[in-house]
Amino acid sequence: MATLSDVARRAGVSPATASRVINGSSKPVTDELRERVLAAVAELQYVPNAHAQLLARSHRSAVGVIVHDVSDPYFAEITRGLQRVATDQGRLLMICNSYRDPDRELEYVELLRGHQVAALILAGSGYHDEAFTRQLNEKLAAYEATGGRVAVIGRHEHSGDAVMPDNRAGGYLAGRELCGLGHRAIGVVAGPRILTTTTDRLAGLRQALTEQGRELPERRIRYAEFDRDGGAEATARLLDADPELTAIVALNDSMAIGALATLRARSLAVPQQISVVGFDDMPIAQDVTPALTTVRLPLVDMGVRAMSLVLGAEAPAPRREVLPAELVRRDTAGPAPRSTRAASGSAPRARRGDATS
Amino acid sequence: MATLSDVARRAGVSPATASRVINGSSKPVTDELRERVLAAVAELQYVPNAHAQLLARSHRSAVGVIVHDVSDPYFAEITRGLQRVATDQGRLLMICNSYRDPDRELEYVELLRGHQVAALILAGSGYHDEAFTRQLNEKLAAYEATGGRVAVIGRHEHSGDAVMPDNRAGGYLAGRELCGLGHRAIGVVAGPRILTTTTDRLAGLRQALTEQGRELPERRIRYAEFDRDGGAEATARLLDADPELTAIVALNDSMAIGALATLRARSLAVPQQISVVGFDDMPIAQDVTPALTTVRLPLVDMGVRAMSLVLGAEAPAPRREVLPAELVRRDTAGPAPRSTRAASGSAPRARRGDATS
DNA sequence: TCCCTGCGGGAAAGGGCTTTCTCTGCGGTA
DNA sequence: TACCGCAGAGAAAGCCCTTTCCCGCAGGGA
Repeated sequence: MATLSDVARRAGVSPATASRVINGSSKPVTDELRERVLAAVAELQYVPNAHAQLLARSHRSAVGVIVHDVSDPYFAEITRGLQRVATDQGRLLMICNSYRDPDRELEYVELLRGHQVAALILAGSGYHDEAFTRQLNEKLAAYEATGGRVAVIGRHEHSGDAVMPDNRAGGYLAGRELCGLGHRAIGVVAGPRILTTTTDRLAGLRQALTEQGRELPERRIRYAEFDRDGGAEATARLLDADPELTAIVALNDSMAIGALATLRARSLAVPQQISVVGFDDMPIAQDVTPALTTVRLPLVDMGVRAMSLVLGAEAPAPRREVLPAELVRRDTAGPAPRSTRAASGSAPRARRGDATS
Repeated sequence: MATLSDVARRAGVSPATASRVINGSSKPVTDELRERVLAAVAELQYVPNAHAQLLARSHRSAVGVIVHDVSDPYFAEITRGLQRVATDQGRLLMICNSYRDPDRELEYVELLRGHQVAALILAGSGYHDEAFTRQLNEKLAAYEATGGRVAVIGRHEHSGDAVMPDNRAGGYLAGRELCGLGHRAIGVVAGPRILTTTTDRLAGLRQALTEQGRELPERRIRYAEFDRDGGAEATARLLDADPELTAIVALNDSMAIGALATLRARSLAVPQQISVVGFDDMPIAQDVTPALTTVRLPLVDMGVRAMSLVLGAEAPAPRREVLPAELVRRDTAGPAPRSTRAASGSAPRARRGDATS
């Protein structure tokens, strides 16, 4: 690899001059030398060593982002928002997938700190795990102590600025909608119970049901992975245990899609026999059939807000922005059926016993 | 930020010793000193400056990846494959989204070169654009000349190793299937015509039709963005121009989902009145209703292969692996209807197609 | 004519780390 | 007792760049 001094030598100038030309320094350089340098750069196909540059200018410019998985639509949308602001401000993003592994999160905080990022954004759900939360907080605090900025999206338990989707209100909206439609036997297809996102959404849902004189017993909740297959599987378990269910709330849209798959496999008509409500309003929600009724979160906006906080002026105290959830009525939630399916037995002719993956 | 010499000073040792302890060097250090260093590291919350490290060890370890968009399922799957191998070998991945912007691709090649990546992988479609192709090839060649390894996925026009999905064969499979089902008026919802992926798939499709004595006139092809909305819009244009169509081939699954949306909006029953075939077999393909008949590409495997090539032994000449396409029959392709829709008007809503997976 | 100013350029000091080379002191051999 | 070898620690030379500081020189004012 050609280095700066190679370029300088070839152009017959000092490295200092070469550097100035290449970086468009404010210091003036005569056109003659400038051209010689540029020619040398082209001939040698010179590309500056980014590490050396980053080391030399102590300028911290990149921003680190830790998400569960960028290719999950939920995070893809948030990331889009983050990117938009970062690009506007000429910042590079370093995005890391933790795949919901707390240890990996911790590691990535170190890694990104080591890469001298100017700010750190953690997006996703928090964990009900005190030891971990404390550890993470310590690391974040250490980072902030050295001038780093931190923002979290959807995790309340940390220092730094926070952008929070109103998960609880969203759960409430889903519950109220189903109650309004006359549903009494409502099952929940939930994500891992260790995630605060799961419990927050659940809490809102429970509150809505309670207010309507209904309840949400644990036996009507099934916890599984926060993805399509988890949703399919949890729905199957739910249905097996309680065939009387007239509605299912899935705690995210991926799970809702899995739920729909299971219901289809069991030939249960949605929403005639059973209603489904999702959560997040991922782009695909409008393209499944029937189109998914769900709770929308302003995902892109959450990213925009978080990045703006972290790149904007520093505040004396951590800020906290709560972004509202909104119910999107489509076709998977309808009035509760008159009679239960109890008579008709378990799904006549379920072509396949279970949801496949 | 604490530095290595801070740690060394605090532990009362030289920076050399501190470095050896921290990096687990093979050089022996007495337990006494080792513990002092470790304690200092913990107290100071020391994290090595990654840039300084990368600069000091000339060891190039990270691998650069340029894709169109990681959050697009097509690339998400490929990336999964790349990651798997990279992680196994302890390599860090730097992933960049070009959003199908050739200039950005060029920039990212420079950027990644500047970051001293050990190898570069470009995934996605090539462009029918000679000037750009030449430029990119020059950059890649320059990079290879300095010892960098290069692999491309799904782009034939470049030097370096190549992993190619058999797009042409895939197009052929789709065409043959529809011909076999008796379709004669087949429309194509295509991606941008500047992409080689589009033209390759189209070529295979055309070949299949030609072999069956049918043809594929330009007026039955609509080019649009390679995404859901592009598919929806192209389908609408196609239908407006030629209401006799009994089948549509969408050149990727996202477009196919858009096509299904348009057909649903127009109350055309799939597959009774009109068949649809997609391409790629993205995970969501089995969850739309009716489940999408499509051409499967071994996406994860493509990633695995490419990363293995690039991290494996160097070959005297560029290697080239072609991975086969495979038809996945689900519920959106059926026999061509007897009569045209001209008479029958809007379809009696077929609610659900059938089996998933 | 002399001095000051300002411009264009180079020398050199970091930036934080790794690693080779060197040095010290100890145990063991002749 | 003299010498050798080696283990364990430190000194210092990079790695490649940026940027401050300094210098020489030409032009302008006194």
